[in-house]
Amino acid sequence: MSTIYDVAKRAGVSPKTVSRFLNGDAPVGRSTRDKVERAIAELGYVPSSAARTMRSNRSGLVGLITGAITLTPRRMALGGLPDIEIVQGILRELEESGLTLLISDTGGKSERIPNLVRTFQEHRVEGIIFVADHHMKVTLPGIAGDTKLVLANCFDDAGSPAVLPNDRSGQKALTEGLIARGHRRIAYLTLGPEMEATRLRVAGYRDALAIAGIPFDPALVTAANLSADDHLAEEQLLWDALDRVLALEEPPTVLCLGNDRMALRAYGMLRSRGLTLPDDISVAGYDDHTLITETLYPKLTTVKLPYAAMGVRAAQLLTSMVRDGNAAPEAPVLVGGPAVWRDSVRPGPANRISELPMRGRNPA
Amino acid sequence: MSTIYDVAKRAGVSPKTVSRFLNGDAPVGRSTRDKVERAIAELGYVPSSAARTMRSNRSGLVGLITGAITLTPRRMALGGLPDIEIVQGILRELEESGLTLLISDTGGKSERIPNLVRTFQEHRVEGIIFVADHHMKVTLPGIAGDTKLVLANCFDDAGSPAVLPNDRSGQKALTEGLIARGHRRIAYLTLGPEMEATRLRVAGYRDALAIAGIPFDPALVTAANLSADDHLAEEQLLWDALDRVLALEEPPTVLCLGNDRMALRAYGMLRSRGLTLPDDISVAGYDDHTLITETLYPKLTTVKLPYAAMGVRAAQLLTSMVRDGNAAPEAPVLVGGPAVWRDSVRPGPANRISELPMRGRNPA
DNA sequence: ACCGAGTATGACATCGGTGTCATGACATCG
DNA sequence: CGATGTCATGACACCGATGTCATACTCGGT
Repeated sequence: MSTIYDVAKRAGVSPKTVSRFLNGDAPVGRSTRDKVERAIAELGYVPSSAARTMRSNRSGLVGLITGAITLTPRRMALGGLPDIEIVQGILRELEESGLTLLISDTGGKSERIPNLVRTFQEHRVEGIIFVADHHMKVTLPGIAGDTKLVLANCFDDAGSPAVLPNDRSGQKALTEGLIARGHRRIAYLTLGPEMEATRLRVAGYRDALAIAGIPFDPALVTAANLSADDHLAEEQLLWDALDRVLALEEPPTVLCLGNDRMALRAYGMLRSRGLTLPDDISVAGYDDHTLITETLYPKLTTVKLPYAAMGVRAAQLLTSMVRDGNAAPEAPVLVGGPAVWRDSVRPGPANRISELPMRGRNPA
Repeated sequence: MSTIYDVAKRAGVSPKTVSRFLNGDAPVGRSTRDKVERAIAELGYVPSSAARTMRSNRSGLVGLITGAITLTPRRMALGGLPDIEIVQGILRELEESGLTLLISDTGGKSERIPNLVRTFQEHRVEGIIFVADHHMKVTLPGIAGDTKLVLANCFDDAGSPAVLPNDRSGQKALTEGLIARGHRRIAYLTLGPEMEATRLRVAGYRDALAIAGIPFDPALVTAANLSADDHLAEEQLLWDALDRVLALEEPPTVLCLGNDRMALRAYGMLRSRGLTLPDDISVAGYDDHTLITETLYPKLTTVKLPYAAMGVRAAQLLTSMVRDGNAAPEAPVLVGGPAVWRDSVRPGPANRISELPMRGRNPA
């Protein structure tokens, strides 16, 4: 492989002049420029990033840690592809920035992270992005305090710059839309209570109620999902939660679910009770996993999680930190996603389930 | 960031001795070893891969070109995730090899490839793996002849080392299994005729017939899919093909489809004709896209495409080329996948459709 | 004709490792 | 006992860029 010296010799100039031509950091005469250009083309010269890195302390590399690649097929069956979409956003954004991405996949084993970070450090990455597969708190060991780090879809205790979905505003927007469509008894069957998203979305739900002057009824809000991968238990939990809210003296006219997959299950359960969607009861999900939302009948109203946008924002954040030396923002960057209104929510004043005949009841 | 000189000074030895300790390329005395070890730990020293690369001409990097990351969500809806599974296999295999992966995503735009390759060359990758999303022929521009290159799921005119699915043996195994289960009239509705896989699988189909002494009937084999993304046209094509083979004087007792998605469609079409699976007619797919094969009723018999294994083999091939300087194999490495027998194929002597009453007929 | 500013270029050291060669201290062997 | 070999270590140059500083040339102003 030819070097800058070969090019210089062939063009009859000094290596430094070739360097100037390549980097444009000082003016180069027209005729010199042409000679150098020709020499480079003839030799097929490609500069060595290693040598450049050594002298200038800038590797042009950014590290990415994710489990997206190995975990995607498994999660696909569960519905939703959060992290791979975030990675896509990052790729898109970094493409034009001149930075090259070093991708490491954890394979879901977080104990591998220190090794991955170590490898990144050997390659002198200028920054690291960590992508989580759901909104969560993380602790990243082995990352030096001065390493530029951006967290996507997660946050840590150290206050590292983070890009997060705006769960609060998402559920708020959804709830406000439901209220605007005439609903006042809005049940919310949430994800597991330990999840960050649950806390924030319940807050958003309450925000919307408060604005509309609707009193908050704790009986309408209940956790109905597990984070564990236990389908049967999840199903029972959801059935039970559904049972309880529907049996309330003043039952809900709409059911919000923690994600689209729960909504998918709820469709079946509601139908087994003889209820027609959305005439007897409305349903809304979360995530906008289109494989579910567009396929179900009626099509599912949901909230879009802006994963790709989060990836883009995370990459922008890191780029501005490493390229322009900007400071990290104090507060997490929140990226909101809109509610997507489809057919599973009945517009106009809602029916009251308690006024309907029960056309069948399926014991758990 | 501390250097090998800092470590040497602190340990009271020469930099070269530290280097020897790190690389184990010459014996180091026990007490010296301890001193160096301590100095490294105290300073948190991490060697610079750039400096090492420059001197030793070994970057420890391998480039991967794929469209898997950006294209995955789109393709997921179509069923099947070939390239991301290949990438997984590569990741797994490379993990232990000490090589670091530089991943570039084409975003489906092959005109970007020269740029990606150029970036790889700047980083002095020791080899490049190219992953295609289906078995196809490719032409990779801008890769120097001496660059070590492995193609996964594709091949080129230059005879670059390639890892390919053994489509011929796959369809042969399936067909043999069908024959063993009593079928003799085996229809094969293939993927687009321009696809490499189609040619090979038809050959495998004929291999199996020949071995069993069953004459090949061209009327039973017909292309019934498009590579274009036109669902409606695909559906009509399949309907038409199905119509023709079922109307044969001696109709098939089993239908092989070019992929699982076609099989999924065929289920619906056969049922709309009043046929019961697998009693009236058996069906087999290809790919083993479990989201389809395990979900359908009856569960779909198919051929597994060993994507992860192909990734592993491709990575092994490249590793042996860059690490041990082994020559590339002359012929492509073929990786076979087994037929997976589920409930959509009726064992034992098959019914003859022509003897069944037609319980309904749905015009295209 | 002289000077300062700007333009175009080169010499040289340097980044942080490793390859090569030399050297001193012992152990082994005939 | 000297020759030979192995072990443990250091001195030094070098990989291929770029930062710093110096230099030579051009040009417009006075």
